[in-house]
Amino acid sequence: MVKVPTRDRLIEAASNRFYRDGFRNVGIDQILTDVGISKTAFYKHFESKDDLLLAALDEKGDWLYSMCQKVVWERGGPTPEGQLRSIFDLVDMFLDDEKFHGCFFVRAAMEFPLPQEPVFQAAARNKMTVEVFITQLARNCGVEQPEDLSRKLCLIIEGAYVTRHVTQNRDTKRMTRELADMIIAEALDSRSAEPTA
Amino acid sequence: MVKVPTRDRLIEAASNRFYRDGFRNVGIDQILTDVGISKTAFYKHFESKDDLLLAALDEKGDWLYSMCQKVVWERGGPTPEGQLRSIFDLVDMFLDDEKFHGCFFVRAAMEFPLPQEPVFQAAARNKMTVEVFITQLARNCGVEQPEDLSRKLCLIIEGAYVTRHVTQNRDTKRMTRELADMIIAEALDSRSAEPTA
DNA sequence: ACTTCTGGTTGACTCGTGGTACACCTATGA
DNA sequence: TCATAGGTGTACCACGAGTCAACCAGAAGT
Repeated sequence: MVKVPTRDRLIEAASNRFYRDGFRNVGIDQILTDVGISKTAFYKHFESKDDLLLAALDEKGDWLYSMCQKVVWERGGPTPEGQLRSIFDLVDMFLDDEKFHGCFFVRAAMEFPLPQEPVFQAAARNKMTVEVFITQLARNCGVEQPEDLSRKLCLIIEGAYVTRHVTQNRDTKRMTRELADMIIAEALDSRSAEPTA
Repeated sequence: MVKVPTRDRLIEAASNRFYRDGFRNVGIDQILTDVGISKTAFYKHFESKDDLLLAALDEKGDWLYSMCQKVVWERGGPTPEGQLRSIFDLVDMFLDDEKFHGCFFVRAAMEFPLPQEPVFQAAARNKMTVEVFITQLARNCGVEQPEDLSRKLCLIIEGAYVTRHVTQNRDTKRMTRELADMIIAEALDSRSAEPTA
């Protein structure tokens, strides 16, 4: 029973509420009562509510990155293809979650839609980290254009998250998997077809 | 020089500002000065700011639907395949627009993320209208599962919008077209391969 | 000519929320 | 012993949504 720092508890509570209800729909007071501290105390940990969101985004970014590594390690198997495909085990898991409400980063970017906003940039940065990770997996497969494959897979993933969120359609999971398989298969095919064009 | 009703001018101004800056980042006063009326006058046209957003969403929904019909008519050509593909001419156009900031409906749904919210439902409804339209185009192509094809294409389109918005990547357009072509080709292939399985 | 409806005006007001200022308390560790 | 980190409470400000009361001008109906 180690005592977890107040700052971390604030990030945790904020993460949950912001993700479920949306940043602008959550009052600071709600988070304060969740954690059980006063407003003055809060402002000794964070400069502003925006600052708290920034911290929550980066924290979720780190978590997501470690989840990606974990799933590749635990379910990717020995082949690069299997490792690339295993990312979609993680996507499946998200899409299946009852409490799924879309991608946290995209949600944040939508509430701060101007590219010069720090929140927008934090969201984009964290998305990019995942894209780079997937690019490396694609490269390991020896495909011709790993960046292109990675970006297409990320596009599918974004589309899946949005679709699942706004249509509430459970079938999104199957469609996403089919699309991913198709794209990966095509990339692997053109690899063997044109060796170092 | 017909005088356009104040209500319509409010919807127009709100549409622009809400889309560019986000609903919560726009004060009613900004819209009022855009249009040049007072606050009291505004509340004789709309019950609330939310109500104004609802009207703006439905207006954009009608506009989008008519744009879909127009592009199919003007650029779809004689074949059902060409008509289905022509939808992506419209998508290209959006992705090329300097002032593109993602899908208005998705943006709205992200700011009101709970499914019971009227704004969320309006966004979902307008998305669904497009999906149904594309399903009909797919059906005309004689593919086995037109709903499945339509949903996959919509998923790609959502993904493209989000990707273009958060990564600012101009290459999204090409990738989207490639993905769409691949999916459509696959659906058409399996049609000729298994005639009424 | 008089009334009524539509769409508009001004100004003062409430209420919720982000954020600040000030004074004070308590435990810990150099 | 003294500073610092983390905490309390209360009062306060600014801003944005939304309300209310009173008033006004033009078009239309009879």
